[in-house]
Parts: sequence; C-alpha cells; structure tokens
Amino acid sequence: MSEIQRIGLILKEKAVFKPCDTTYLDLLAQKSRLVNLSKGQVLFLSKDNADYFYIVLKGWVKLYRETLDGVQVVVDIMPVGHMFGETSIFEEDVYPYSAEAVEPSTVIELPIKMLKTEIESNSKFALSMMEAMVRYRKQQDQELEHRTIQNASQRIGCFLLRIAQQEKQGSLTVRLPYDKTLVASKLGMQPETFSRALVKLKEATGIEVKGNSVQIESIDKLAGYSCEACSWDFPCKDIQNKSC
Amino acid sequence: MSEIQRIGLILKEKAVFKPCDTTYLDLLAQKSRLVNLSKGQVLFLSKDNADYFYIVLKGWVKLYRETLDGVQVVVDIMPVGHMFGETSIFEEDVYPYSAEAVEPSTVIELPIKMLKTEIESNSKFALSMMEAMVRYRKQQDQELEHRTIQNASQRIGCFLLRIAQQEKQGSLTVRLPYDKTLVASKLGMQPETFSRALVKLKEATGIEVKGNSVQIESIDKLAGYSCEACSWDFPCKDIQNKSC
DNA sequence: ACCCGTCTTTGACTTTTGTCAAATTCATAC
DNA sequence: GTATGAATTTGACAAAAGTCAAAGACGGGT
Repeated sequence: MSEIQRIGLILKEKAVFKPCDTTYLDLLAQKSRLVNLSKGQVLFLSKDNADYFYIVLKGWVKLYRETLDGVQVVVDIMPVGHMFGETSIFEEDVYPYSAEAVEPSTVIELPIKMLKTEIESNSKFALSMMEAMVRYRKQQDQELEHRTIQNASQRIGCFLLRIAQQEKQGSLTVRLPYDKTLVASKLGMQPETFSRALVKLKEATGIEVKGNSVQIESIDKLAGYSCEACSWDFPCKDIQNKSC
Repeated sequence: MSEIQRIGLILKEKAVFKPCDTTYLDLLAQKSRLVNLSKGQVLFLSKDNADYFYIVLKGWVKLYRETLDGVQVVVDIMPVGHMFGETSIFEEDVYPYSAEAVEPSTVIELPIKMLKTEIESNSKFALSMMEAMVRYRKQQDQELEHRTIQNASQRIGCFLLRIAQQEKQGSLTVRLPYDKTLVASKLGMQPETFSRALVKLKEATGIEVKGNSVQIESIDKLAGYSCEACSWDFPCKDIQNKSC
C-alpha cells in the first residue's frame, strides 16, 4: 500500500473527518506527506508561514512560545492522534507557537488551505471542527483553573489520573509519557518543584514511583487528594483528551 | 421601534453575524428577549439546562465555577458586545459555568438551537463563529501564559495596557471597569495581593492611582515593565478583546 | 564494565503569593 | 451629617514555588 493510501485510511478513521466525503479525503491525502522528526527537531517556529496543519502519528510534539528574555513556555504537548496548527486558518501567515518533537516522532503534514475550503463548503464538517475546538477549549479552561487553585502536587495527581483513565483496563500502574522535566513544564512548574511535589503526593496518597512508572494505591484516594480543589467533578470524563 | 426590531438591528451590527441573511436574523430577534439583571443577580448556574446563549448589551457578566470546598474561580468577565454560553451547542443540556451580573446589566437571550441550525446550514457563518472562538482561545492561551510567567504586578500592568488601548484617543487616564476585588479575581489573585502588587507597579512605572482611575505616566514604561515576561509582542493587537 | 552527558533529586535560601485579622476608606441611605 | 456595610489597604505571618548549586542516578555508546 502506498504512503498516500495509508494516510487516506488514517484520515478516514479520525472522528473530525467523519462528515467529509471520500473524494475530499483522498484528495487531502494526495496533497499530504509524512514528516519524520528526530528528538528535539523543530517542525516550525512561531514566526513561520502557516501553510500546513499537522496530525501526530507517532511520538510527541511540544508546542511552545518564548519570551523576550528567552524563557520558554510550553503551550501543550500533543499526543498521537491530535491535530495542531489548524487555528491558523484565520490568522494569516504565521503560527501562534513553535513546534518541536520531544522524541522521535512522525506527523502528517496537510495543507491548511484545503482545510479552510472544506469548512467553507461543508457545514457538517465545520460543526465537527468546532466541536473539536470547543472540547480543546474546555481543557484549556480547566488548565487555567488548575493553575489558579490547585497546588503542584494536586496538578500532578490530576495528570496521573488522566493517564490512568486512558488505559483501557483501568490499570493502576501508569507510565509517564515523557520525561519529568517535560511533565513539569506541561503543568507549569519548575523541575525541582515537580520533584518535591511528587514526594509530597507520594506521602499523601501512597503512590509508588520508580523511574517513569507510577503505581497508584487507590484511584479514589488519589482523586480525593487531587480533585478536592477542582470544580470539575471527578472523573471529569467530558474533558478527557480525545483523539480529536 | 419595538424591542424585537431593536434587537434585530443590534444583531445585524455584530461582526459574527455578518454572513447571516436578514431573514434569519429577524427570526432570531423574534425568538429573543432582553433580560435585565440587577447587581449580583444570577443568570444561570453551571448545572442548568443550556437552552440559550447571550450577548451582553449593558454592564458586565461574571462567568465562574465553584469547587467542592466552595472556592469560586472566575472564568471570565464578559464586557458589552461579547457572547457567552454559545459553547453549549455541543455539550447537551448544561452550561460549563455559572453566570452572574456584577453590576446592573442587560443581556440579549437567544435560543441556542437556532444557533446550531444556522451553523449547520450556513458554512460561512460557521467559519465566522469559528473565527470568534479561535480569537477567544488565543486570549485564554495568553492568560494561561501570564499566570505561569508573569507576576502579579505585571499582570495588572497588562490589564491596564489593554484598557488604555481600547480607548479611542489613546488616553493615558484609564478607569477600572469594575471593582478591584473583581479585577483581582479576573487576574487570578487575592484582593490583598492585588492591592500590594498595584503599589509595586506604581513604584516601578510611575502610574498614579486614585480610586478606580489610573493615570499612566508612560505607555512604554508600563509596557516595558509588564510585557518583559511575555511572549506576545506588545502591543499584542491581535488578541485584544474584540466585540466578537 | 566504564565514561559521558542528561535527567532527577536534594539542600539552602529567596521571592512571591496566600491567609487572617485589624484598620481605613468610601459610598450610600437615612 | 452620621451610621452602616462593603471595599480596600495594611500588618504579621505562613505556605508555596522559584533559584542556584551540587550531588546522584540513569541510559547509551564504546
């Protein structure tokens, strides 16, 4: 099977593209290509021309911005199945953030122009895209809330709970998806703070940490500690990451 | 002129509704009504059925959520011209936040069902709604960044700069739109922290504060202090509040 | 097995923000 | 004007997170 055919199949699997007809998706696949990224490789910078949007096929892509004094702020870390760069349909020309692979990754590169024309002509698809955007916005809203009222340990607890819930069998052993420094930046804290907050979380909820694997003693205990200062009822299913 | 006609005119003025034809907007106006809210009056709670979305016509509407232990988190404070509750097109049934007038206010109440059907049938409008959503998301992204790397004084400075830029003649005297406690909560800090941070900002940038009016000595000085720890270039015009 | 570089943890200390209580100021109704 | 209650400020202290430096742990390559 050709690469284009493979991409076509992947696109047809994705929930957002359900309202699109086969003709369009095949054409989209034809105009696409796979991009392999090595660890640390930059896909685009925030000043770059925004001609493409992307879907993560393998690995993790860090979206970030940099302040005048060189401090890096992580906007998000995109998992497999997620789309990014698509908001540039409106803001002509440039991406609002830079993107970099945090480990060897593969992304599908798709022309953003074709996304816009499809939205304009297929209102079912427009609705589908809007739904994905609203879901993402909800997540960002929650993140903002967490930064305001949760402390570092609670944010880590919430992060672990999400991973645990994504596991199909609801396993109590979870694996940190990327290194701790990166988890820290995703949660908006320094690596040192992360390290100490994890110790505190361990003492409070009985989790066991060995390298990047975490053994949860009890989901309820963890949720009791972490979600106490949160307005979204556990298990806040509606805002779990979904492969949009 | 009847109330319905007045609402119709207002809707036709709004940028988001530009792609909608007159017939639809007149029908929308017919199904709408004006709601007057006294200070502190609750418009809806986060568990309520989401049958309507709203546009602020007068005053300010606070969107907020409450944690289990009763702490209130302010999601946003909506100014005149802004729309809220519209994300509930997807999440059946309920609002994701509560809404309350923070001073005597008037809102236009519109059936959310009609919004959805128009999006489904008019893809130009869908695109227009998406654009408004993306703009709002950008603002939230910036807010999240600010919480991470700006300190309290810098966040206040940024808040003042925005108000100053919204003034047509670029006046150097700005007026806080609502009371300081509320500004504090919008910026994610305690009233006490706000008060102290304002003093620090005064010392650093030479602003003068008298009640709720602030005299800015120099925009550049204020921006130099506030935007130093921000990745969006001042005067970050693209993410200024716009009457969506 | 050993070396190297990176990730992670720990210690000591600073800065920032939150908390609680008590003043003060302010606006408004009487 | 005076009383009243809310908003704001201030003080004293506690808690949380950041910073900088150093030590440890870990993994990949040789």
